[in-house]
Amino acid sequence: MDERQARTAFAALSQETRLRIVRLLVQAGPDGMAAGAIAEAVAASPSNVSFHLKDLEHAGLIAPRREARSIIYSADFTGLSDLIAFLMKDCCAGHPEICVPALADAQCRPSTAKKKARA
Amino acid sequence: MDERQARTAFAALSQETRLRIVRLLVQAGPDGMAAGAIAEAVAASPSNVSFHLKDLEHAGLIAPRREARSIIYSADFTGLSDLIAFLMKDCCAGHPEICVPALADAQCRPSTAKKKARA
DNA sequence: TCCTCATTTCAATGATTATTGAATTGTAGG
DNA sequence: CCTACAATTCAATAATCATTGAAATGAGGA
Repeated sequence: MDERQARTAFAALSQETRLRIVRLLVQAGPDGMAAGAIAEAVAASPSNVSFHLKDLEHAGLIAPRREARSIIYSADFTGLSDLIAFLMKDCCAGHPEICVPALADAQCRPSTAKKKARA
Repeated sequence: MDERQARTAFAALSQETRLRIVRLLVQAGPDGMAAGAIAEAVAASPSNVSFHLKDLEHAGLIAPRREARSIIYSADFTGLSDLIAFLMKDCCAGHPEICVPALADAQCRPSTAKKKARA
């Protein structure tokens, strides 16, 4: 991911409605949600949500597909993953030990990681 | 890190000059750099850089300290780490396997991780 | 104290971005 | 073909953000 694309993605996530949409679609998983259902869930007008969906799509964070009369959006996990990698490279470059707390915090470790004692 | 703080941080990183400043300061490490040196490095006016530094500080991504006549800024690795954790929680919640590629991409693994064959 | 240097603050301007409602496109069923 | 429905596009307005240069603050050294 190049810097320009990363900035576009950061800008997309900096807006309240858009961040809510992304979190919603991550929760929804690969099935995704129709534009109308998203609008209802985030309590915004269809036209406003359409505007934000386009922005998120442009940022590579979600992807649309048509299904009958609806357009279904789902999270682009590759895009999100790339963005995390970008941030990590910046943060950790030359300072690997500093970023590690983030890994512990998010329950997001590869299954090859040692099992950690957990209450 | 709450959602509001995360959005502030994303907004901060979405601006070209600010992102350059963050990357610069991560490179510089804990020693940091004086405001003037930063301005020169990113080729922007002192007053403009001051504006952006304040924004980054407000976002919790950098921290200032006075040293003689200069004000030295350095990256706030905790803030960056928290932001990565926030993003990972969203991205990985319920989908841990999807985020893992990011870990491989960034050379940012805990030293406790198994050593991986690497060309 | 006075002068200088580093940085910030301020006010004004220009540029992006978000929101709204009306009009449009595109899909499906009768 | 006509109607209904889902979603987008468009134009206009409001709001936020970035940039600039001039003025102010604050720390040291002569």
